[in-house]
Amino acid sequence: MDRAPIDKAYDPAQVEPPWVARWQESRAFAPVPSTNGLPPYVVLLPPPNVTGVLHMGHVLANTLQDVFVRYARMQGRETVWWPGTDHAGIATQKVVEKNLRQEGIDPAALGREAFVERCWEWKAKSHAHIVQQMQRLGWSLDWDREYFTLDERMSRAVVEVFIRLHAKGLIYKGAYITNWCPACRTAISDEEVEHVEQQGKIWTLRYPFADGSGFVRVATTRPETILGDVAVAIHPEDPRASELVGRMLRLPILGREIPVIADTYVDPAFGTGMVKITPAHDPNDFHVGKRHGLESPVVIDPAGVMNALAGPFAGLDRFKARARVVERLEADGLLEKVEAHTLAIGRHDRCETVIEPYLSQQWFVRMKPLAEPAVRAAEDGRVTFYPERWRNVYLHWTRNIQDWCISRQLWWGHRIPVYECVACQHAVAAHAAPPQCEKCGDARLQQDESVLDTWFSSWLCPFSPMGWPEETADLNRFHPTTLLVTGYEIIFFWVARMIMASLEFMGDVPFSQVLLNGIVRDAKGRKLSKSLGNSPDPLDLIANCGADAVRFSTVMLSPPGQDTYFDAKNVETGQHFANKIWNAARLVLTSASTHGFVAELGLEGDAPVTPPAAGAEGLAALWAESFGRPLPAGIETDLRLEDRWILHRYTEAVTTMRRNLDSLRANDAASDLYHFFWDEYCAWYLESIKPRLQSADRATARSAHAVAFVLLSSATKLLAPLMPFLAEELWSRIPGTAGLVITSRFPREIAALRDAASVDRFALMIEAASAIRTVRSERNVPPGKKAPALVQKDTRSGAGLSVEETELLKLHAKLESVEPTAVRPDNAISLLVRDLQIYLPLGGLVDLGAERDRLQRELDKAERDLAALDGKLAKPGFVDKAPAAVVDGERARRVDLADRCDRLRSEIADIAGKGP
RNA sequence: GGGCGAAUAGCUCAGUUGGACAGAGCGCUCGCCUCACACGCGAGAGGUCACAGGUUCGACCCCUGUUUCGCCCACCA
Repeated sequence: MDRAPIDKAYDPAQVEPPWVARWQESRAFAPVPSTNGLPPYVVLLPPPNVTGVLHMGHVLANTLQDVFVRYARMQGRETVWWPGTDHAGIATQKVVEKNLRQEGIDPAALGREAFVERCWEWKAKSHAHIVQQMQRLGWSLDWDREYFTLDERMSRAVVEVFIRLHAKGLIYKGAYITNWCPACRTAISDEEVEHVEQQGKIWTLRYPFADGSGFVRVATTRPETILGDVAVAIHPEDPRASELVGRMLRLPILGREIPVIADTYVDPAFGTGMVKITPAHDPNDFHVGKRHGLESPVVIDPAGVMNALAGPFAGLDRFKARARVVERLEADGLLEKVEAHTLAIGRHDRCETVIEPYLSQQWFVRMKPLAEPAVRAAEDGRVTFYPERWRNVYLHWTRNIQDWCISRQLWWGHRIPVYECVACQHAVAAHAAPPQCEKCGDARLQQDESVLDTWFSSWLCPFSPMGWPEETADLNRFHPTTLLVTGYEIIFFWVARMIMASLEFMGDVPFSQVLLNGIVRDAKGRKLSKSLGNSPDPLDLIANCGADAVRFSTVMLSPPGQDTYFDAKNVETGQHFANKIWNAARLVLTSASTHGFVAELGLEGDAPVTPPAAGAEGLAALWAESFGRPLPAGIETDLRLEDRWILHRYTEAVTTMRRNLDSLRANDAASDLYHFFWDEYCAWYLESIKPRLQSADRATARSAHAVAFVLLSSATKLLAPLMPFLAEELWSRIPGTAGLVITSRFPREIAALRDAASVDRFALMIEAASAIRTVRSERNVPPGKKAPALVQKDTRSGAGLSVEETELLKLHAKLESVEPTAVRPDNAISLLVRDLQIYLPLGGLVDLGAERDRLQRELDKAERDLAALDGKLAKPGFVDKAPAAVVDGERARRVDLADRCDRLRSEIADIAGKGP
């Protein structure tokens, strides 16, 4: 058959892009009901934020998913990998605001409707880019099922969930202290606050008694909140308490009178043992204030600016106000001291603005009742975590869960589906605005202005895209899903909440396995971020090295659950590997077609004949598995040592690769393939058969081509989950294959290919050839020069080298000839490789004195080892207590070692006899 | 203040159940454009497995403690 000549260097830029379209056209990523009884394999893509481009963290997590998904698909399971994108409330809103300001437009002046319109425009643009990236990376997502967390379908589910939880009393509204971001001007949840330790100050202040009889001392890290103080608290068991509690103080600056109260919240040992209470601006003080029925004056406005209640400081930014308050206190003689103090400042994780604890009306979800079933699901193993330690992190959080603040003062998001009557304030949660108030009949109803936390839509992802609350076919078939792969940083935000939501609304867990991958950091260990400029655009990397290289490298270099240090240089690993595979294929394919073996092996014609013949063993079974046609007769009897060896190594590689993929260790699976293909198939096998490929002996050439060919095809299938583009390209070029490799069957272990004896003999050839190469290199024998070698029959077993072995040794060690010998020749270097005594008569290159010294050093070492081993074997504890297999192994080793010593001694004696 | 993780070659990391000699990639040194591949081939140097104890016939691996780094959680003003 005519095929385009194969380029010498693999060029992913040429090869990869067309496959994206071809896979789409053939609908290769759509689920196909399985015929083998295996359950569906469903993975939910963690929907990337629609705010920007994908970064290396996505590349890692999502490529891992793609590997498992493709592996499942290749096992004939009905497989769906469900794509979607997230509207990312705050993040998107901020980007759009920024863009508007750059255009000179004030977002606030634009108005809600127009602003949201701009968000949708941005979303459309960004979404297109992200989808392009995902497709370019070869991710096998089922695009027909794509959703967006703000689309109609999701919205129905969100509102339904809100209504149901509200009806159950699990959603409530109230005036509480929340984490407020003055820059974003919205409440956020506890999880969105990052605590960063930093050096600050602590001020000790004097609060005079109202009657002028002295003062008490309080310590604070936030002097500006003094303006909102309503009391000073002391621990009830503090000795000073009986005297102080109930007395009135005069609040500095403002002059209001405030009481001293007793509360166990105060730690008598810290600071002055007395705490100023500012209920509206401190979460603890808020609770103290509630307990004591105190007022909660708000003195800071939503933008972080002091308001009218702050008296002389009104209009000042909170930090400026702090400095001015301190100045004023000092002037009034009320500042006792200032000390350095380390404190954990809460910052908004999106913008790093210091969080202001702030009293406002917000909506909350009561989490305890939802969390309890979620705790049990992890405890009893219905959900398992990999690596396991993340289970503890999950459990700790779910067991100590706090209510979830779900309302956000933003425009971009799901509007809270609550309608309040303007006349009587009666509020209802509903899918749409009711025509009139159900209580007073007034027609003026107003929808709550806030939107819901983005996670309030994404926690439904395991079922809302499937059509819930309707009972759709997808929902029945694909929920619960199989595996979730995501970063450990969103265990609380997302993983835990999905488990809660699925248990509450579906009555089942959302997935049974959670694989947590680490964070991708740069070479210096910093998180990748746009602001640091250390986040390479995956598309740039792909342009340079190819998507497969990026995929393979990130997977191979990322152990599960551990952070990865990413360096663009790492991508070379995959790039070089791809090139290696390409060239190995070039060798095999070119040779086969040049020498006419494509036809001779029955690989012409595109249609495979039949399913593999039942009962076929070894190579025949492998052949049938790959090509769906019978192995030509006679080949199996023509197999040589290297064939039997590589077939054994191959089936071992399949076994370990499958085991690693089954246990979600994609990095190890990638490594397995890398080493099998590079170090064994290329370095030893292909090198071994090169003479046979062009041999005039048709039979030996045919068997070499057959084995090289079938392993190339099988390795291509092993490669398919990791490097789908290259695999597909090769598959299309390998005669005898049919269809797409990505929908072919992943190879299975073939026990009949195991051949321990051949493995042992071939390993000996590797050792011998390596030893000879080392000597050649040490003695500077020119690489091209062929030298003779003499091999003494093994004195113990009496075995010499077979013809096959002799050929292999000649080839790999660049030997002119390998002849048996009984005696030590003159001027030869001797090598003792296991039982083989090899002499290299290198003539003038041999310095007998040096040779004797070298052998003596080897002997010394062998004797040392022997003595150590004897010591070990002589210990009664070892022989008695160690497993028999270990003891036997050590005894066998002792025999070998003793034999080696004998041989070395006799070599040294020989040289001494012949020496100068 | 609690919890978790890491510490192995110059760098980044493997080492799954304790069983001889400690593994990879990159980097480095030497030699090679050998007719698949210089994105390559062959060879080599390089490690007190953080430290100190312990358990064991035997420890990179298990236990205890210490040190250093990182992360998470937590209402000490």
